Amino acid sequence: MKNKRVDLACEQCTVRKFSRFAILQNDELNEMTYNKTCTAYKKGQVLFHEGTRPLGVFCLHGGKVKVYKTGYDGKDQIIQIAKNGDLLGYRAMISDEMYPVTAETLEDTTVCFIPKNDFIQTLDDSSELSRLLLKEACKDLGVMTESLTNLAQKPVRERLAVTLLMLKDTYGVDAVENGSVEINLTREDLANIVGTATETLIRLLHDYKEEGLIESKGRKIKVMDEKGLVKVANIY
Amino acid sequence: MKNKRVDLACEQCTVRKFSRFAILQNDELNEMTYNKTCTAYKKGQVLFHEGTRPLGVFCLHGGKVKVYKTGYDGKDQIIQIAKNGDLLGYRAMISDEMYPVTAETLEDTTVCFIPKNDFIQTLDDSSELSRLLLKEACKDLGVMTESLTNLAQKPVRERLAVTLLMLKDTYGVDAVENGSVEINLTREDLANIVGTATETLIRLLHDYKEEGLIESKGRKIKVMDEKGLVKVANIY
DNA sequence: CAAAAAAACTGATATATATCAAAAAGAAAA
DNA sequence: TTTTCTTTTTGATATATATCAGTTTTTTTG
Repeated sequence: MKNKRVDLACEQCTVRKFSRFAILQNDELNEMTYNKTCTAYKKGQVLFHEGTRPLGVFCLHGGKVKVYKTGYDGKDQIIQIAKNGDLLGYRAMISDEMYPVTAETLEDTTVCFIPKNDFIQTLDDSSELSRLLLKEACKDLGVMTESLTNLAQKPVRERLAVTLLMLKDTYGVDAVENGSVEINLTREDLANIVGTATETLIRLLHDYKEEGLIESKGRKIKVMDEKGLVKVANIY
Repeated sequence: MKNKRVDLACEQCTVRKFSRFAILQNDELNEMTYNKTCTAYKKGQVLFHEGTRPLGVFCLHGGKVKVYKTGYDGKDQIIQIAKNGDLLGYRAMISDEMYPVTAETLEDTTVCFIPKNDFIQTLDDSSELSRLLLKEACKDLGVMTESLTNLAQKPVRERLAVTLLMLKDTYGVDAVENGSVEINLTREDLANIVGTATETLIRLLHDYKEEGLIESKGRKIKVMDEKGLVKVANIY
């Protein structure tokens, strides 16, 4: 499969203001992106593979990407759903390790690639960028702490509610109707976020439906009773 | 309960070379630690509480500290066992949030406290320190990714093996006999690392014993058959 | 469009693990 | 030392969830 090259100028990039590069000066940005390449990925393609060495960072321009780790029995655990403006693949680069996760597009996605050296150079030059990344990493560590605790303590039924609320919060904005979560997530993907078996997830969605908490048609899930879901999630 | 003040000079601190402050110049170190206070904590005391605002960072000088998050049903999930030379409580400070976790001593521990402003000042001045912390945060995110996946996918029996191997690797060094893990962890604590019920953990330890994988007396657990444990852990 | 493949769903069954309850052992305190 | 409290252990039971197997539906592809 050959991917189309695309021409995207950072200067007039529409997602830049949402991205971590919003804080960069124009000259810093130009320097960093001098060698960048932008590529149109089709759905289901892999940006980088778990266990491989980072060669650069990926900046998403439209489309969604699932970031997951594969367990020893071949089951995937989804760690993050990355979206518009998100930067991927820089952490392993900074910590100088192999990628601990795989990144795969959930839909057709345009992705800019910045080679390692250019990114590192900019990071070295811009204490603002490195400070921002440090801050974000610390924040994410807090978030992961919570995920870990939920996973260890909450039953699946509660975790699914947490997940749906999170998805609605994070991705509900660009959904057609308000309150609906429409990402190209298969039931299996959803199960791999929650950390459960696909069949269990399907049954629980069915239950939620019967209880009037959600409605669903195909992959579109609409939250009908947010308060009820919060109650099921057993948070606060 | 009143804690004793202790006088510890960073310049001749024996754990400094293991700590993140090893990279600081002497003048930077002096500046940062000018207002530091060192305190002798007794076992079971809390350094900081989940949900409170960070006021400074804690540097451990001997002793072990458990870092945990409390779930909504009151059960704790232990995220980390901090030891000699470890720095605690800086992440929430950097991300400008409340503490997502509680830190509590597992044994009598001497702890140096550096007020927020001094630490932040040093961080701003030392790009080396901030780079180091960024690198560590990125590394820890990778580690947490793995923990999360294990928690979601591995059965308790495997997770316990993983935990024992990890404890042996990380804390086995300062144990009296080789290969033995001796930290002041109650069975409940151990269960709260693995993410299971105390009774289940006790039964599994019993099984391991019968299988000749470990020996235990009181809180001292000795790994007898590391290869066997690795097999049970189902890694690699 | 038809054919093939993937995903979604339903049902039956097994089991790992949690929960509850109570006894025994050990540690701390008076 | 005796008492009290905490921790550890054992047993019985319940149940949430995984697993397996098969069908239906949807999506993809040639």
